[in-house]
Amino acid sequence: MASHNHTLHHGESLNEAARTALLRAGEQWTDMRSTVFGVLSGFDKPASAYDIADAVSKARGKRVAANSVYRILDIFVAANLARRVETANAYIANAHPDCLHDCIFLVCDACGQTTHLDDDIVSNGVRAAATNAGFAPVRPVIEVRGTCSDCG
Amino acid sequence: MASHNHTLHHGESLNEAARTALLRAGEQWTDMRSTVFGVLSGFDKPASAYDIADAVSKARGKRVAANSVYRILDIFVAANLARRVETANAYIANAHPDCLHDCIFLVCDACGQTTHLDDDIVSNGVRAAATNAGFAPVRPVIEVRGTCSDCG
DNA sequence: CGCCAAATGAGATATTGTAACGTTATGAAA
DNA sequence: TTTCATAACGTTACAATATCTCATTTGGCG
Repeated sequence: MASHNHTLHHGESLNEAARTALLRAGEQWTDMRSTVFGVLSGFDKPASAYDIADAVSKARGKRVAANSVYRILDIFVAANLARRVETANAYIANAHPDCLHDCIFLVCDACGQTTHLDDDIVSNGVRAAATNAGFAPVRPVIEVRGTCSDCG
Repeated sequence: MASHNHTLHHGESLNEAARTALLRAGEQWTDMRSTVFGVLSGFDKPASAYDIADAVSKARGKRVAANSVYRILDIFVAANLARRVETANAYIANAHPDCLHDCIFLVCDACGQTTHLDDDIVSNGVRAAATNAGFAPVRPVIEVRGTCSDCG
């Protein structure tokens, strides 16, 4: 369980990593999906499905409905290419789609900036607490609302 | 930090405890609020604001808009009489409004039953992880989606 | 090519959440 | 008790988020 490498991708490298991960999940890597992923990873904070739809529409020069975006986001989340930030009704690209964690999001109430923590000690503690209560955990959601260092 | 008593209220006792807690928070305990709290604590799983509005409407024999319910729920949450379950867009009554915890919700994907855990070790771990990252935690949200023992 | 399945387009609709503003109830002071 | 200021609530409209259905297009494959 100890250490392992997080390969942090960015730009072209990230797009390529996402493509590979999605194909490995048995899904197709289409133009539409590539655009959605590119747009998503371009945001500097979690983006709503509608924000993404707007940006994708611009990028393609043609109206893309929220509908289509939701479908693709669902696939991305299932394949670990993206995460949903529950307390923000928004999505964020995953910079290392290759390793699976129960992650922790720190969401700034002031500026919206969201940072992603991986802390297996903490997340395992959450899972253990659930298990101890006779509950079978599938998807822990751990988010912290508060103030980031820039806004503090 | 060690042990302390959770006084678990129910029925009339719970309503009275809620009233006391709300008054202590400097808010009024009106008929409307009493009805909302009664209805909310009558649900056996988290209820959406619209579910609550419907139930309150029936209870009062007059249409009550979601709007009004949201206002009251906000006050309840602020005063710790109720909690919002983020992953369910729903609310649940707090059976011991007198003690403040970062709590953990276990939400069953099959039946919706939600159980409430208090585990200060775990929640403090989440807060500590945030603090270590230079983030000032205000409201940790810890929820676990999965399967409860009845549905397992 | 022709077929099937997956992906996307399009529009409607459901659900959740706020805003704005008028009316009513409450409680404190005169 | 009357008056007044304020908080609570009612009402309507609307914004934001999410899902459903069905038509059309695309991509893989024999």
